[in-house]
Amino acid sequence: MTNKTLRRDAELNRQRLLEAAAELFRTRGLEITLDDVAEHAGVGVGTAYRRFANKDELIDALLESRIDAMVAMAERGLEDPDPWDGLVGYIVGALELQVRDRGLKEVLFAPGRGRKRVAGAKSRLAPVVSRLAARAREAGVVRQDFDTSDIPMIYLMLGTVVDFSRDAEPELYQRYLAILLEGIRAGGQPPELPVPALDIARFQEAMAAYKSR
Amino acid sequence: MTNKTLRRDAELNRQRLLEAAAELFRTRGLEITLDDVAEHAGVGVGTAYRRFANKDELIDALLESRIDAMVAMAERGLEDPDPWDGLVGYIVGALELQVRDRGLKEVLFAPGRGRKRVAGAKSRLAPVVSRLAARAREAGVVRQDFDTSDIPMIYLMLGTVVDFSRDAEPELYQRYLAILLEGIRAGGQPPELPVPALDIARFQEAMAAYKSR
DNA sequence: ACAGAAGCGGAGGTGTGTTCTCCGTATCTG
DNA sequence: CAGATACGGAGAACACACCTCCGCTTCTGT
Repeated sequence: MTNKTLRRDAELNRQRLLEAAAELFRTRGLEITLDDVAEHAGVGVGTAYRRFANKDELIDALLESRIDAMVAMAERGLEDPDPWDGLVGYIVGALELQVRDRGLKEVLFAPGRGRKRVAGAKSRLAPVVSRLAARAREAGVVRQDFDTSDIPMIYLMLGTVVDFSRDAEPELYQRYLAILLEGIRAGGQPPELPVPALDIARFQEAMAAYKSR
Repeated sequence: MTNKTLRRDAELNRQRLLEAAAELFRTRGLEITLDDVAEHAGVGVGTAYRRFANKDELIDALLESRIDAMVAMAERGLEDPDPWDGLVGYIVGALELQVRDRGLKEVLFAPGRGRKRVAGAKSRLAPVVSRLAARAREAGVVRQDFDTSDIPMIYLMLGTVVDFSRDAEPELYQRYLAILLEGIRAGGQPPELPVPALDIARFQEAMAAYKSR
């Protein structure tokens, strides 16, 4: 254990770094550099590297709790008496977390990123989501061939929509979520779509912004 | 016009370069370098740069016809007496082209890439697809709020699935296409999904391969 | 079959971007 | 106040992509 308690100023800088990293992960995703974090925190790069050997340590320290927030949402979904509402509530809630936090979205699909804590949180998430999916299937509210892994695939698809339309219309993903949910549901009539499609001009705009990262 | 006819060996090398570029675009997408193309063609880099000032010239020379193949598919869809079959036929057909050709998939969503010929082909594609969508909507076979721009968005989402599952299960995208089509259709009962979902092991495998490009 | 034109190869220069170290200087702590 | 601790940030080390240059080879027409 390297816990000799830091000097007061050093501890302050450590907090500044953590806050800066949290904000940058949220807004710019995991592709930031430790140099970026240092600048954003208002400290020198040396200080950043002295405290955190690399980005994965930061990811591990900051993203475990974000994944656990997803676990909590899934558990709340399990408590919903209606299996459909429970499933959809989780999907929508977790999606919102991911929309507000690019880093969260990215760790979920980046097996290498993070360390033990992130890995632990992920392994806590999987079984709960699985139960949520199984319960919905057994209740007959989703198609019988619906599978647990369809849930991350939905995130994968909508994550792309979010990235694509971030500037043009950040809510656009809700339109495609509704379409996907409709495709997953057992029977029933399609409800109205919650967001209008992009018109040509805004589609172009989104496309231009998309590929320039 | 710089058309003084090349020396025989130079013309041969030009063909080799074009073939190499076509294959690399197909298998690795647009992110290849002219150096890669030269190596794959078995010529020196100098030769590659002498013939093609940059990648966009190659893209322009090679991808126009691929986009026109999509235009042809859309036109064939328009000729189908059933507006739903016509629309779906196009979506499936064009998707298959994109699955077999990463470069094609990528130009469609990369406004900067290519030059006049690619831009021209794209502007030929848009109105035909638009008519296909409008016809389906007017016939009442898709939801009334279905929009032309939903089609590229479907490609965007499924393109991600294709990239994700390229090694684990290249056909997986068909599963999610079926779900999306079901979400877009007016009324009706869901047909069986064409491809089973990924099990945990293969999902992990796909994820590992995904982020390492 | 030869001379001049055309073309070739690929080592290496330039530019950009990330990661990380080093050490002279500043700041804390007891 | 002395010693320990920490700071800043220039720049080294590396990794790529892009592109040029020029000594040598190969074609072409007469």
